[in-house]
Amino acid sequence: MSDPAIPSPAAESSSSDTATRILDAAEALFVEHGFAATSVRAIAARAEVNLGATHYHFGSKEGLLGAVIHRRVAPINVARLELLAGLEATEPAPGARAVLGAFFAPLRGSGTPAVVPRLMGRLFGEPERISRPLIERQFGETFERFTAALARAMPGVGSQEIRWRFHFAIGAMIHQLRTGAPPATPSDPDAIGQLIEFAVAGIERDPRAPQQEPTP
Amino acid sequence: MSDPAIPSPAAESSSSDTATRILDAAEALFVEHGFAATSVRAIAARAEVNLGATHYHFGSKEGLLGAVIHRRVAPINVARLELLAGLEATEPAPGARAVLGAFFAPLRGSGTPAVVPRLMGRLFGEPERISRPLIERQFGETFERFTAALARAMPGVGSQEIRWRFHFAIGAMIHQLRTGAPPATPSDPDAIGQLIEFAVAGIERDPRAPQQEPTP
DNA sequence: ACCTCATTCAAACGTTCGTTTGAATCCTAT
DNA sequence: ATAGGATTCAAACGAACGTTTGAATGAGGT
Repeated sequence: MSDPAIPSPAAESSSSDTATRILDAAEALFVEHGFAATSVRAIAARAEVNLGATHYHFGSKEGLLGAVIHRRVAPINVARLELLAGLEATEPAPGARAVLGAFFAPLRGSGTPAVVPRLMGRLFGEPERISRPLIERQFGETFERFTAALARAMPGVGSQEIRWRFHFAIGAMIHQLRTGAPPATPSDPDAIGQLIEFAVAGIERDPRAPQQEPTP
Repeated sequence: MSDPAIPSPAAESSSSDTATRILDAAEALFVEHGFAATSVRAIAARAEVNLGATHYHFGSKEGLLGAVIHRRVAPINVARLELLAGLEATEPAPGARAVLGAFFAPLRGSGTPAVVPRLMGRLFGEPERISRPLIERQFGETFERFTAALARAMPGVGSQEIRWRFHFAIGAMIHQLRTGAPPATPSDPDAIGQLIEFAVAGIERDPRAPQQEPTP
């Protein structure tokens, strides 16, 4: 009666083809329809595995979601933190552009085109009961590390203000990841590059917030 | 056998208390859990109405979602277009800040605190089959009008570039609407004001995109 | 050869889903 | 007062849901 939902540690990455096929199918369907609107049966059918296999390997539907997210997001956050560490090893206080570059760049060529981004976009749209623990576990450390780096890059801006600006930049990222190019735009030249430029401008702006002219 | 899903036109706004209570309950639950994860039964229970009433008044669960969205979003887009029209009547080519102010300002005091924003945030997270038609119907005209106004405000920037930047600004808005303040920030001073500043900086930035320094 | 144990499989579990039905009830205009 | 349409109600429909079960199957070690 060993718990197959938490298989032997070695089996995590060298698991049989079945678990991988389930992950692939679940990922595709979660991206397309979201978590609640995707049934375990549809996942099993797409993966061409038995219905029970999903619960055997991942314990529950939520466990499956966690595994899907973790498989894609963990490497990206590792790359982010490595880039940031390398940056800070080179120069004592890297600029905001370099820090944001380290944050956004790992989103580029991340395997299958656009599946990682759209998966993360979906995650942020799920009910908080489901998404919050996953987001916290996957992004908490990364968020804090980059917030601190941004604060060091811009000593004149308060810590709360830094959080707000980074918050908006992440929002632009999520939206880009979820919806792709804006409507009625033909090609997709370099969305991440565009995103970086937008985020740098929004974050590096003058620390004093100018009075907004009231709209009549 | 008249179709109660499309009641007599006059009844749309002067409908009985039941329909309004259903809208209120559905709105709260859609905001909290999303569309797919909310059951019609839970809506009826929260509204304290009979289960059948929802289908009697709105035809189907999707019809109910459409009504929930329309009730909140339509007035905001009307206000946006009115503000923009007033702006353009005063001066021939209003600046980007003024245009964005007209776009974001109606999000402020929109009735119940934060329900409109979070509802819109949810809408953008639903499966495309559900969200796309609603978004197109509710936001299509507004998006085009403001894109055109931004293009007029910044003659030096190409039309595609304008769309990209507006796209990111909307992303920052959606994220702010869905998640509220960034984590570990105590109070909520003026999120919309913060958002406007961020969007203005990202959109009004120098039209030439500077080379990004490669992250080592 | 046999035992072991991880994995797969078909079938069914009980629950909940969106929707439908038809009678009961309320409101309004005559 | 009363007829008639609009609305509410309790009950049920079939389908789909996540999960569980227990036997069948397979490969590996002794």
